[in-house]
Amino acid sequence: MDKEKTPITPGIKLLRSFARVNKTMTKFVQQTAIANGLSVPQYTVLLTVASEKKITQKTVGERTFLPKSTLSQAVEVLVQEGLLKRQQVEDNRREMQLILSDKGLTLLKAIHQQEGGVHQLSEKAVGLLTDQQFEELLETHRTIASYFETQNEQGES
Amino acid sequence: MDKEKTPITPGIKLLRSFARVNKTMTKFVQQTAIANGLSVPQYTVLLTVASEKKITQKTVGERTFLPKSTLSQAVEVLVQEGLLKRQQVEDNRREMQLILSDKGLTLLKAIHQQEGGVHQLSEKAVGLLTDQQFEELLETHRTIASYFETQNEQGES
DNA sequence: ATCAAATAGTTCCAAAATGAACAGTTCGTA
DNA sequence: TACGAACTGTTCATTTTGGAACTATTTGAT
Repeated sequence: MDKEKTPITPGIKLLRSFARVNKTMTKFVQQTAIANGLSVPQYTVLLTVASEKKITQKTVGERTFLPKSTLSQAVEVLVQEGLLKRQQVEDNRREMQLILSDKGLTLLKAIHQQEGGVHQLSEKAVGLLTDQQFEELLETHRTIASYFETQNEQGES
Repeated sequence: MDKEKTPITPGIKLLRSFARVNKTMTKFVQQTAIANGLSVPQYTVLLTVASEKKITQKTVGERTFLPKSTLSQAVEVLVQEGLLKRQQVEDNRREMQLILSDKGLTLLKAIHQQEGGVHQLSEKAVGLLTDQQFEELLETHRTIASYFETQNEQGES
């Protein structure tokens, strides 16, 4: 007894592989965020809003997969600090429109230029790959993510 | 003003791609863990110990990238619940040897067979890929992770 | 027009995660 | 052999996280 080794299956390898990349990348995301006075969710939200002129909080939620409560609080702080502007959608008083303020844009640009920040590092990381490798990576990730996502509504009675 | 869209660079695509896969996978890891009365770190530790007959806590730390404190507490609970045995290394009273107990092994086997658990799902996810795709994924991940890891000791004066 | 169900977002709070300080051990070297 | 530095693991305090209940609004069916 106590002698058996559980074999390392491909599935476990997959999990570990993602875990490794993620731990190391997350570390830098965190560093970058903190260095600029932001939490990780805050930084994530800022990045997401930046890529669209206007975007509803709902959409940000869908893109970032942040839980509603986390998202709501992150937005709140960002608004208070003047990095984001919040305005009601024209004909829908339920949804919130989020817009990057000038201050937010400035901050984000600064972050992108920081030596050793995630942004720079991840650009360089992509540079290590051939175009084909990069495309295949994204494609494979899509396959895997989609698969897991379809498993969501399973198992409810 | 407020009109500019920040372009989505390859680096950001990379980050997002990993974020998406991770959020969806993590969700299932969490579900599986909770369904079996474990926290995510606890489940992670259990899996890691299971793949070696004996392993030091230090090594588990290196493999899982869990912070020391998190690891220590996770191990503590697992030991209390009798899933893991802890014993001092022969000639080193500092390091801790961790061993999966029979009870732990039993639990882990049960988890592996659970329909809809991460284990099953990730095996199936791998099944969606060709062998070549899978190998290339792991290889690319290694490239990226190694790159980030080398960036660790940078920036200290 | 009314009312129930769905939806967007907020608030609150308990659980989880982690950094930092600490205790004990080992190692190197003088 | 003695002492400082490095190392392994624990403890404690704090922050972060995210589920659940709630409010307000919208939608849809009757």
